[in-house]
Amino acid sequence: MQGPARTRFAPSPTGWLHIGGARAALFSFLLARKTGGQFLLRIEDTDRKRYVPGSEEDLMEGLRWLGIHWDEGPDVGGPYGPYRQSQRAHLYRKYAEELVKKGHAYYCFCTPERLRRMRERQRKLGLPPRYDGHCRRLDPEEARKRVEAGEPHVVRFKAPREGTITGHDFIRGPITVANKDIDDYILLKSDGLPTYHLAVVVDDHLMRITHVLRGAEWLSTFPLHVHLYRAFGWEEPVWVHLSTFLKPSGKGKISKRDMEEIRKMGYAGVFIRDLREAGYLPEAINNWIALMGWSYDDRTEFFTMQDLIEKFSLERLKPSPAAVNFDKLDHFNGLHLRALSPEDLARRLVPFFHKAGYTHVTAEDLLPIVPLIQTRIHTLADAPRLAGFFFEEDIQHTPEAFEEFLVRHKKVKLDLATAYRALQKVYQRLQEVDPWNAENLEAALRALSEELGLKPRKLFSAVRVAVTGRGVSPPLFETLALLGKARTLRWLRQGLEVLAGMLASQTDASEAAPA
RNA sequence: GCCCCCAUCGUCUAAGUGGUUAGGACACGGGCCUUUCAAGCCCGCGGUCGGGGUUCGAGUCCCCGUGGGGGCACCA
Repeated sequence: MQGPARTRFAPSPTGWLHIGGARAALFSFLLARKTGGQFLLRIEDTDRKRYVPGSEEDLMEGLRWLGIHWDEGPDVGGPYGPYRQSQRAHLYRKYAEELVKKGHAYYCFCTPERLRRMRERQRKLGLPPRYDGHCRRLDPEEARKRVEAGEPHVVRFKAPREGTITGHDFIRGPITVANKDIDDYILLKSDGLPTYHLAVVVDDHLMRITHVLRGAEWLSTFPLHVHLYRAFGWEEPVWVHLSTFLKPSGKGKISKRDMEEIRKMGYAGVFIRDLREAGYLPEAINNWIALMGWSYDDRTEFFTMQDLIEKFSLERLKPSPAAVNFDKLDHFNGLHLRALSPEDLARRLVPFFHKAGYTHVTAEDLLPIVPLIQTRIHTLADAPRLAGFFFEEDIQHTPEAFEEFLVRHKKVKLDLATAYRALQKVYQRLQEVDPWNAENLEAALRALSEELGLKPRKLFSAVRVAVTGRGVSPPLFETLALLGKARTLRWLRQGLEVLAGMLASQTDASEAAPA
């Protein structure tokens, strides 16, 4: 369809990797892979004030975990490095000066204080905040001398005052802006480092980027970037501005303040590290974010990374903003969880059991349990809650469990005395089961249910609560089989004791009442 | 205040260049299956923001409203 694309993800190390960045990286990666091109990672760290220690590692770790691998980057190098802008500082001044020489930029000596006052005045007058062109009028020769004399300065873009500029966004088509609405943006700061506008243009050109995929928040300065390409006389990349992510309500972009609210709704959040810790699979996250702002057809929704590489295309990108739907992430997580092989799932579960306190559990230990829980967990983190008791020697039986799941349960409604009698029979019968496996256990208990005239649901519920101490568990017979005969009988005995205690106090109470 | 972008069920979306009863998914409601909980299957609910045009015909093209989003830093 097209030649190899060179794409990049160019985050600034000012925070953790979130779903917005991950999607931009994913789409860039997919395009490169699909076309047989390269995907690269470039760190845009020209603002030392906002640098967040650890964020660069988080960005890389998150991408790697998602399976978004770069061919060139700060860690692996490449033919167009370095890939960290702070290490390319020397380059940008040269290009800024080239623009000054060509008459597309100029030196500005205005102090931050003067600029602040200027903006304040403009705001009071209801004017748009814009550089007033004070230094634009300076004689170039004189300005150069002041710079050479060491006077603090910045380099500003000399935006045309007349006419319009039209940039072409791949998704939206032509975007036209009046030049008078474009500010004389600073390109090179007084510390000698470039602003985003200069750095991104210079680096994308030097690194031979063919397609720029970035967030729609860049749409407003997009015409400036087009101007810069033209001023340099460089060929523009294909511009693709990805739709923004809105918070679940659809009202506004997700900000840090909204994170608390999202967590309160029971969701893990928008940072990749948090989603990972909450037990979401990278497959599910990729699938989920890929479908925000992009679609394949009118029905296909399940995609592996391989599928995405084959099927992704820029043509099917959408310009409209998308509200994130965390329920749908849960859905995709379930889908991908169930698509995993038991071995794979067991392996991925290990760290979650360790974190839950089952520190010696191995993938081999988990393997027989996996089939019992694979359709029952939404996230990896759900598993220890559901199946942790397989690794306990003893458990806690509570009267409340019997009350809630036997006595009060709408579909069970089993009184304690009946349950007690039945469970004593169960105990006897289980002793005879040999070999101890799910089939034999089921046969024995079904036969008993028949003999006792107790509906399977009632008897099995009683067994479930009495053995496991809980009303919800993996399938009963498989669970007992895995627990083993000794543990099953021991726990059942403990359950019977609790039940006996409940019956005793019930009798006391009924005797006390009439007196 | 100024500039730019966007607009199909509550949410994510499909309906290549205007042409059947606007399709799918999540969520929600109901049912089936069933030893609990899930998973799975079936059914249902629900939408083209409003108004003007163009056209035999508009979700699709144009204009105006309205709504939403983004931006207006020596931040990215």
